[in-house]
Amino acid sequence: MARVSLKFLASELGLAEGTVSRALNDYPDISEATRTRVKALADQYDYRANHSARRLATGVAEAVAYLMPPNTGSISEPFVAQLLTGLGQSLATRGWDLLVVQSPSAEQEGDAIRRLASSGKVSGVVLSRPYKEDARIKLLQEVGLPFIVHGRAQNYADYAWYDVDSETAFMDAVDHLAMLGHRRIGFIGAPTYYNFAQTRLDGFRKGVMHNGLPADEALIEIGEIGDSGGERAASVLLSSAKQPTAILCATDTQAIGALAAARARNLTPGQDISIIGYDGLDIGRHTNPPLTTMAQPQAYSGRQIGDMLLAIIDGGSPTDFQELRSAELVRRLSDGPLRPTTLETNIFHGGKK
Amino acid sequence: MARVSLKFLASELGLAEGTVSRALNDYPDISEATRTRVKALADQYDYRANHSARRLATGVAEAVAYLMPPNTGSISEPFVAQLLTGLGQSLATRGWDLLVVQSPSAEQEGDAIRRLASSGKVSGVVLSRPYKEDARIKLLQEVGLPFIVHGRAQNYADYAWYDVDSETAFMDAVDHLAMLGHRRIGFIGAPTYYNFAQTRLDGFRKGVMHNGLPADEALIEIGEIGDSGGERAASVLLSSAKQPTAILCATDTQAIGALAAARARNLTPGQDISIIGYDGLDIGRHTNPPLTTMAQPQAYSGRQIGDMLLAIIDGGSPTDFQELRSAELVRRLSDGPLRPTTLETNIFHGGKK
DNA sequence: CTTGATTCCGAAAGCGCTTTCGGAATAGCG
DNA sequence: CGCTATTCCGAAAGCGCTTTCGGAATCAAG
Repeated sequence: MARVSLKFLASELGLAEGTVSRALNDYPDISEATRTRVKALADQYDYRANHSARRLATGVAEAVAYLMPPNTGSISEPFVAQLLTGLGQSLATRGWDLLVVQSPSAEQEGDAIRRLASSGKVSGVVLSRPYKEDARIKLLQEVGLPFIVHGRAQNYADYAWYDVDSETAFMDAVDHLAMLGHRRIGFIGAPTYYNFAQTRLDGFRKGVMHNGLPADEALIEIGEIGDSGGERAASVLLSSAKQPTAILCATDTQAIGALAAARARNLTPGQDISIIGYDGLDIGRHTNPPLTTMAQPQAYSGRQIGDMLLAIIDGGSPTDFQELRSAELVRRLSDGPLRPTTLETNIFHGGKK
Repeated sequence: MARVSLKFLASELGLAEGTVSRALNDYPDISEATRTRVKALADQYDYRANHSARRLATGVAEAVAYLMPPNTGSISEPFVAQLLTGLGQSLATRGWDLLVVQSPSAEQEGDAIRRLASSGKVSGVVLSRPYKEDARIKLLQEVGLPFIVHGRAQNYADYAWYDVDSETAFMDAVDHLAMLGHRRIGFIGAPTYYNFAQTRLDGFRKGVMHNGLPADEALIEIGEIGDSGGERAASVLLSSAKQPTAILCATDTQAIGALAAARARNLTPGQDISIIGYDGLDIGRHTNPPLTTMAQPQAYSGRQIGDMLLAIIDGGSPTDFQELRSAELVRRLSDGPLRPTTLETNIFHGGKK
């Protein structure tokens, strides 16, 4: 692992360091002849500029940080790997690095951001899963570090973001269920300090109103993200007297928990009760029954977010980079038309036997 | 975002740059008085040493890379986020950075490693999910970059690794099934260029032999990692004339696919057929039925791997850092005793009606 | 053959930090 | 009070690269 330096190449070639550097970086004041000569030797020695030196000299970090959502340890985030892969691909087009940074706790995220900014380690940041009121966004704006948000906060006018329109998706899902005859539609949400959770709840409510359905707060239950949270929330909804005939879940993992809760009550999802998730997780194909879900274009996002961030770092105006994608309903087998008998049974006996 | 420099602090304090630097880094030749004075001002200005400059001067990268397994984009890797979180925690104890690097294809991983080594970007690497014969390991040894492998290759004598003893786990699982009366035990494996796949298959075979069960290659089916691969493999096993009464799967996601395949054939897992997975995924609690699985101590691994790598970077001998954890069987409801009737039915009709 | 414009490269400064070295100031000792 | 041993800090070199600037060599034109 002989770490080759510019100086070495220069002496080997009988050139000055500066000349070699400019040759390697395609400066126009270097003759074609020496340029190729230099590059050949660099290749041969597998030369790679020391990044720290280069960064120090140029002042550009050539790296971007992904702020890992706090408290990720316990939950296995299905999307993180995919997002990182996409980001990495985007950055690779320039040879930039991808840093993963996290803070020990949500409270200390501000410090982590401040540290990032003042150390000059990165030229940009991607922030995931914002809160409704997100201090991190304000902070990033203050310190002047280019950034893009994966998702949106409540106020999303003056920064760059990439999001999926889950509000519309949930409205559509309510439409869909209403069309199937459902009138008592339940909603399992996530903690509403997450803005995505609020958005989906809003979409649900609008859908309910739009379809002229009874807006009953008892049909709304908030649970933790994840299958256990979904199961608990579904249990609450299903054991209430005014049991819903369909349930919309804020995430697929919650929906999987809800499926389990339904089966535990001898309700067959797709027949006795409709359950729809959101995310489009592959694993939903093999749940029992296969999960109807609103699928978002995941594969695409990381790459796109990276490209957008790079454009901003290059001087683009953040507000020019706000992209809203839409989700689409993927019907599998966990939803179905309202069955009158089910409804009646539910009403009179609080659940199917 | 006034980026404060050493020079600025020095002039502000009426000291030399070098003195300020040594004060900040707790050199013993600085009086307590000026040390506190310096640190106070540094605090006040939220001073953070420019990382590139520091790295250049010291020659240590203060960063570690995680080599993202190739082809991760399509699959949602449930473990990556958790591993990264643990790694990050470990690195945070020193203020080091975590880089995520990937190569466009498996073939180009060598280049990626070489680039890492010659650019001096990182002082160490963690490699995941090794192949049986893993050229990356040899390469890392050649270039002299400290590293640790999450998992083991076939030959695992001369480098550092952290692994879970899945061979024993699968032997135990066969024992368990044999004790329940099963004799025709199937195995759904992953592609055996992954060493973990080979290991689990080996464990299965040893278990079969150890229990004096018929070693029938037709009971072994290799599928892709993931639920769809598991479903396909299970379909093959279940439609063969010599249908197994129990199936061991190399991963939980495969097992989830296998559960679906069984249900599709009107076999009730846990009763008509036993299905056991490996990984201990949370979501297995809410499959139908809840999945019996061999759980590995996930939460612990990232942190531990990071600590081990740091110790090696500090000069520890890689072979002193080889840690084998064990998995434990978590019984849920997808396994059960052999039911003679089922067996007969299977034999005569190739499946329960 | 002289002159002015080009082409190409060397020299040197500087990015912000660390670290060695030497020396001034102070302390300890006889 | 003089001398050596300590304590503490300043000065300067250097990490490996980029980039500006100026000058030597080459060219074309007069």
